[in-house]
Amino acid sequence: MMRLTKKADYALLAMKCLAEHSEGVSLSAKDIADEYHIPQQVLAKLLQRLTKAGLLISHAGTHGGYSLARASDEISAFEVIRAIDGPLFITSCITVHGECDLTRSCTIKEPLRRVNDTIRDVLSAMRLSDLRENDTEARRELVSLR
Amino acid sequence: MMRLTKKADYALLAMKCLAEHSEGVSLSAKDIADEYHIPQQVLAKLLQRLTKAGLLISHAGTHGGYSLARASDEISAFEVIRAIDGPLFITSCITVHGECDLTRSCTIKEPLRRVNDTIRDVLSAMRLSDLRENDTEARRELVSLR
DNA sequence: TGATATAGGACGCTTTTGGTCGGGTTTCTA
DNA sequence: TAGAAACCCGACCAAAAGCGTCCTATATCA
Repeated sequence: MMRLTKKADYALLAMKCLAEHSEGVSLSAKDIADEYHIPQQVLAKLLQRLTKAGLLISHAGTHGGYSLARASDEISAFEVIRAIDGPLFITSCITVHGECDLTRSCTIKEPLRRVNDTIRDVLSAMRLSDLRENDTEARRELVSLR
Repeated sequence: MMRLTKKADYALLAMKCLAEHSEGVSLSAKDIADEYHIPQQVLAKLLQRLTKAGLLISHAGTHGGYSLARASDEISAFEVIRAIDGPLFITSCITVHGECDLTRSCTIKEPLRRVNDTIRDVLSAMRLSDLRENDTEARRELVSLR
């Protein structure tokens, strides 16, 4: 339940990968797909969407590829996820129009909206720079889980 | 993205409905389904699952029905959602086994697990008693949104 | 001019979701 | 004690979403 799509996972991985390289360097869809064993065509389309969302800059042609449109600490996980999975709504109740197809006496809408906001805030606070490989603190926590 | 299923919505509504009645009173699946225009058979199965999860107590027979197994401030939204939608995992990366089918150099797992925990905490803090109809504070907020 | 990229539409397979149908069992009550 | 009213539960179906592939077009560079 309430799971990010695999595509959003892929996108986060790819963005993190780009964030690990020095600014301006560009990687091709193939480069990234190979590193993480993601189907190349799938990743290609994800990167295209991230580009259209203004999070990446693309360069066509030989030795082309993608690079971050902004510094890695100025791109949030929320932006990446939203670009791929669409707007964040925890419940079908909450839509872009704010409507609810159930009866008006539905009072669970408002508390759930607050949950929604919390999730959005947490994801917004999480920057690409927080995901980098050389985050030793995260590494240690990770290992301790096994 | 990251949406609760309609069934979880239904379940929350039903639980809230039961929470609004004085303790011990039991409502039938039909009663609740009619009030919120939920397909009766769908709701019936949801209530059965909530019963198996220990959140409801069922009474068969004429004038039977369901009642909360605990006080409304001792049942969290998280429990209801988990009973219906299954365990909460924000990403396909995080499974019950803690495995990850991507490469080991996947460092986004740990930060996402923290997001996961946050969502779980927020939902756990939300009790059925917080969802009740006569929560005037929530009411006011709701109206102010229009 | 050919190789290497991005850009993007069309399709198909699989899983999930939302819902129905039909047949049980339990309990109350007339 | 029969039947009505409720819970219980598996099987099934249709629609939607998710995931991936194929194919073609376009841009850029050596």
